[in-house]
Amino acid sequence: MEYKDRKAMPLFPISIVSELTELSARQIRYYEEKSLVTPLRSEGNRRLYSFYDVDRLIEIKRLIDEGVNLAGIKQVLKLKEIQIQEKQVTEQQKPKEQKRDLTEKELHELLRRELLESGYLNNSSIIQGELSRFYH
DNA sequence: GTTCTAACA
DNA sequence: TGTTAGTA
Repeated sequence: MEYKDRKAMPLFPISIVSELTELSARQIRYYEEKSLVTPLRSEGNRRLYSFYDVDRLIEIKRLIDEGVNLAGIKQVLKLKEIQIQEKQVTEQQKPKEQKRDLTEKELHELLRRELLESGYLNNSSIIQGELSRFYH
């Protein structure tokens, strides 16, 4: 048999991931240390990343470029996982029902709510740059 | 040759 | 973060 999710298969060494994400190996390892990504290891203790991990790192790269620090990125990634979970639950309960992605407006509202809960307005350490796009 | 950890700048 | 040292 194969892996449940092909996107979760441990396939790439850090060098490939570095090229795919345009992040240095140093950065990729550092983000792992901060629990932003958790690649599996080979027998020789080599890190092996999945498509899922690569997508996550690309998302992290994008947020870093926008000036969001690690704490803020964690919040966003957490929201993304919640969305994935809810999506899976919805598919199980209503397998025949037509699926629908969240609208941009709903996504912004979700992000705004979560960021407010984290108290980012009173904690400048979470935001390094502009985040106005999250609460338009 | 590549990757890993730890450490220094 | 970049880079280097000593390994596996």
